Amino acid sequence: MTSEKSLREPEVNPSHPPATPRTSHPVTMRDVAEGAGVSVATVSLVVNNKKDARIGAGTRKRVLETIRELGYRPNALAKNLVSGSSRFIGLVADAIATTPFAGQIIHGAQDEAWKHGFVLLVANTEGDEPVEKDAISMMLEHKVRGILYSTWFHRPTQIPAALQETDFVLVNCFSPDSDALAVVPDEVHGGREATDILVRKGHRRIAFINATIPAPAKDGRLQGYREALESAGIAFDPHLVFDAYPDQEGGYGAVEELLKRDVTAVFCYNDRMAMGLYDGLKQEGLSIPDDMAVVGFDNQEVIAAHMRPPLSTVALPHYELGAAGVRLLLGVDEPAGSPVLKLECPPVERDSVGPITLTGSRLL
Amino acid sequence: MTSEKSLREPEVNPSHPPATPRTSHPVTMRDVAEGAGVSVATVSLVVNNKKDARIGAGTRKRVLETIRELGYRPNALAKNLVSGSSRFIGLVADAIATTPFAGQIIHGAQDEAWKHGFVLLVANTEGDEPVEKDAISMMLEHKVRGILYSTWFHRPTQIPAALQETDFVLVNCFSPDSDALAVVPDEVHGGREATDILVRKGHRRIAFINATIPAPAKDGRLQGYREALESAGIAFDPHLVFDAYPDQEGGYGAVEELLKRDVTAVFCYNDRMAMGLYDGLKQEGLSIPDDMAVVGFDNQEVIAAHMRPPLSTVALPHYELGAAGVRLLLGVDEPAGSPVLKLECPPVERDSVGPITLTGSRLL
DNA sequence: ACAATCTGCTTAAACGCTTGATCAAAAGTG
DNA sequence: CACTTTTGATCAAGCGTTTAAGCAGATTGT
Repeated sequence: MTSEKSLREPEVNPSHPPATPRTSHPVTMRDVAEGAGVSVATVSLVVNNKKDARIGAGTRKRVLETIRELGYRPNALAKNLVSGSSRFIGLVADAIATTPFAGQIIHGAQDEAWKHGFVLLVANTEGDEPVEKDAISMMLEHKVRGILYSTWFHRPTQIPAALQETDFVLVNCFSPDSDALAVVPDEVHGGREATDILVRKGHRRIAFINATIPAPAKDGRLQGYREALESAGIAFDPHLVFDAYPDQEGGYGAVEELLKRDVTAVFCYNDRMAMGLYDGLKQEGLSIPDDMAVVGFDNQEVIAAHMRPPLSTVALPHYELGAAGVRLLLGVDEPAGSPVLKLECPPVERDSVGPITLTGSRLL
Repeated sequence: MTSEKSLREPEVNPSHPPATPRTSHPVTMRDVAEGAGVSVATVSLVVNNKKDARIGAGTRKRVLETIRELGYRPNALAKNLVSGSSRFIGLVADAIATTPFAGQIIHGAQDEAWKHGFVLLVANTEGDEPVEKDAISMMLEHKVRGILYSTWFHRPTQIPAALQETDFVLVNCFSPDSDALAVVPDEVHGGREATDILVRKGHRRIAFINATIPAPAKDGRLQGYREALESAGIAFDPHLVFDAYPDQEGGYGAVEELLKRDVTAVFCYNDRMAMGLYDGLKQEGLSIPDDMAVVGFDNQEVIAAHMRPPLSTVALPHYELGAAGVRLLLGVDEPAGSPVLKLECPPVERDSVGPITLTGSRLL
């Protein structure tokens, strides 16, 4: 750019007229080296701040200055080539758009990856097998450090063959017949927390509307519900547990059954169900939480906190799932005991169970 | 580091293909060349299926076979280094987790990028300036083909300086004082569509609950509302337009005002508002759509289709936003006229406006 | 004072791949 | 049969870095 520079160096490469509108000439390390009157090795040492490199203060300053002047950026591609492996972590998701959940996983993974100097390569497969295969291939070709294989709801899964070619961690899913590293929500714990919210409010007849579709969540939350009841000295009554499709319609449809049960509180399999339940209860002229306390599951953003009254629920640790997945992958966290790491589902108490009591002491 | 793997296999003899190709990491082109008894150049030509390369049928087959046997995968890093630019497209998002919307943008961008042989490099900044700067730097260092800079709600934005170093497209946002390429939803069109749904049902007194916060959507949807009324020969009545905070509470709180207006239909700024409005209306003992027809905006997944009754709304074209962004970036779509491409917001009619009439003809 | 050490920097060999330039042999020409 | 062309494959020069090894000159130690 400076007159001196243009005299010393033609700078224009006639063989490659820029086809793209506004792309500038690639400034390489060699350009910096020439500009600063040193070798590329020196520039490299300065750029990477090599600890055991012996660089004179003057030279270092001169190099740094030249870098700034020329607007040099290291070429990560070249860097990776030399080092043999990149700073990429692949994230294969089966549903990015279908649900807000995936976003949270991405977010957590991204933050954690970033923290360790890694970058996320994201592929959305929408459950399509060939797409998934291509996605994994592409990641392997880019020599990713490893792959996070995530599903949008907690479930068992098959491990795609190609995954085995690199390090990987299952996120929000697990492989029943393999000792693959995995990180999933602790459904049992979540079910207990949800139930405990109601127990703490003094409820004794607590219904559980479970999902109709089989899933770890279905079994886990039920078990958590039972454990919580047992801890509270409440006898488990199978008649207080029934199934519905886990969405608003399911929750709405469950109202009739629910009202036959003579209960004072319900724990819904998820927030969407609770949403439908609200509608049903209100239509019956019942008040939440006075006539019926309600607890959901998922802490679904945009919904739970803004229902009327705001819904008590249990949060799925999606962000943490992503972050823990990365930590597991990088070996920052060592899997203790089981290869399947279970993350807690923190309870979120809101008005749907009555005025929040800060005493919070276990009743009875 | 892969301590486990490097310990398990010292691998000192690179000249012979290992018995287990899966466990050994570095299968390079050279290995294939040696295995097939040809030069790396030949392998390269076969792998890339170079059109004008003259390769004997026998050799080609032999190479392909060796590739399969050895489980060779091309090293994209090296490939990119040679070609000078990578097959990456960067996507910088200001909110991945906060909203389901971002997921749709990612999905669209990813699908379209994939279609052209590109891969998405995703960075979530959560609106943090330094993070954003780092993210863009990282992408530039990886020599991305270009960057999609996206925001989770449609708004004007400043263009980060570093963006100018490469090709970029603004997605769901625009720069008022620059001619940067951008793709955004057509809010006016959306407002018109939303209002038209109600007009078509024969409503004449249609309220519009706008947002309190300034945004292109606020102005655009209002204008669309007015245009639709005008087309239908309905006089615009400023008293039928009022503001509320664009969430459930806002919608709920607007009911009182709304009922003073003697209207038969409402167009809500967004679905969340409509959700609150539902609660308020039901509480007043009013029926939707009989006493009041309701239309929302956003077609927010998980909500709109499952409200009671299902909410008529207008969809924000997030998926298309992402896809169009990529097309614009790659020059597949040429910007016609304005550098800001506006995408249509398709109406989604559901029961909240009364039984769906397939006649659909403009009333009067 | 002479070797040993330290300093500051350079050389050069990779890393895995692409590609224009070559080249030997086979196949067409006339 | 002496050529030109075609075919099938190799050579070798990079792409932008990193890094072990090397090498002068200055600074020690004894």
